[in-house]
Amino acid sequence: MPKIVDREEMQGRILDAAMTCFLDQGYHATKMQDVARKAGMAKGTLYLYFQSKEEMLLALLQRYFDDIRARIGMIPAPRTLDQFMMGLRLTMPADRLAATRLFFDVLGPGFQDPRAAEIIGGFFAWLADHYADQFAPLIRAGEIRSDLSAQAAAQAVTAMLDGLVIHLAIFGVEEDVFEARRDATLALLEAGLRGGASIAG
Amino acid sequence: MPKIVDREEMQGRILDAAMTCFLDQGYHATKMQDVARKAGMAKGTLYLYFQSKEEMLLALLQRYFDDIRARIGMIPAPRTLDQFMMGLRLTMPADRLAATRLFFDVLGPGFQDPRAAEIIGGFFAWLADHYADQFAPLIRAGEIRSDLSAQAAAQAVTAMLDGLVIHLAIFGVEEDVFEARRDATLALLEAGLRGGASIAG
DNA sequence: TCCATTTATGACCCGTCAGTCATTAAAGGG
DNA sequence: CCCTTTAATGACTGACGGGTCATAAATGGA
Repeated sequence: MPKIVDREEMQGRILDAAMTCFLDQGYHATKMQDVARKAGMAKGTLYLYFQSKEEMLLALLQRYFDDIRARIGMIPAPRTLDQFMMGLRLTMPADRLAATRLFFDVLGPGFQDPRAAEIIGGFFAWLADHYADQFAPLIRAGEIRSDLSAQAAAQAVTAMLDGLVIHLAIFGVEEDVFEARRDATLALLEAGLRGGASIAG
Repeated sequence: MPKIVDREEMQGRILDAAMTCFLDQGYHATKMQDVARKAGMAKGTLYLYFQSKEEMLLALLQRYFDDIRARIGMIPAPRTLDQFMMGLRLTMPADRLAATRLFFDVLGPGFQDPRAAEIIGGFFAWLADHYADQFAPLIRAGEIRSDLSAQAAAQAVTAMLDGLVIHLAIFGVEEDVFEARRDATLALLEAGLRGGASIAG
């Protein structure tokens, strides 16, 4: 008898608007009023779908990382170091810059919700494990230096590359600069992973 | 005849207190009241020495980076890649973690004072140039792969290592974990810089 | 000691913004 | 068309914190 709306769709629309605002101005600087305007509704309406600004952020983070995880999971396992490096490049698209600026707004000292840290930290732990799984066969195949521990190398690669993105995001570089720096770094990294392998092999 | 105080010394004391608070809670979460209490004075007194919270932060950043720059400048120019890597390690002490957390609180989207960005960005530009100056002779000496551009490699190293610190800072790792990850990353990096050079040379 | 001058204080002011709630609008069954 | 139930609205509230300023304290020379 009464008015019925699709809750999930509304939540999705709100999260879309919130993502736009957060990417643009950061989490702290975004007012609930901004999100409401972007979503084309009144501020009070937001609170029908999310208990608070913080809950909204957590839902956003969850959705964002679930999405990336799914996309990375679809990249086929690399058989060569070259293929691995190509996969890395795919997981570092230039539009990651803006999203990254959001995360350190959220993970900075001024905002420590352990649930946010868990979502983001959990993703990177998963990513390091994912890379370690790919390294092991590459080491056996002689594509990667055999003196490396798959686990340690994967952690280093994960931290370094995420860090690269953060560093460049902080200074607001343009996307073409980002791509140039990313590729230079990946080249250096590739040489470090390969080591004497290509010569010895 | 009247009461006289040493302005510079007072400013220094206030900056010390502010640094402690900012490192501990971040810039945004720190109240001027907190800084005042830590410095052992009333809130109003702070405003006799700094026009605003933001001016205080800028003075803090300037002092901090001038200090690091001076310390890095004192490290003698490396004659071998090993020496260079040792120098890198010195410029990444574990206590950099806390300071780094502060910078992304400050450089996050919620706070964009171009002067802050200039101080921090200027430091990293200087650092990349500094490393490039050290790379050039190392490349000529065959310590580093000759197919690398000193400039590009220095930029990659700077971004990657700063990024590593940020990444680890974000997730609040302990200092011993930090040192282990840092050393694993430096080893990978060293292999990438050396490349086939040690074999070819 | 007294006074002029600088320094210190903290209650107060005021703008901001997350979150609330009384009121209004929309939906759809009877 | 009416009425009940759910959804939407936006003016309002209350907490918070940066910055101010009237007042008080300290200093040191006369």
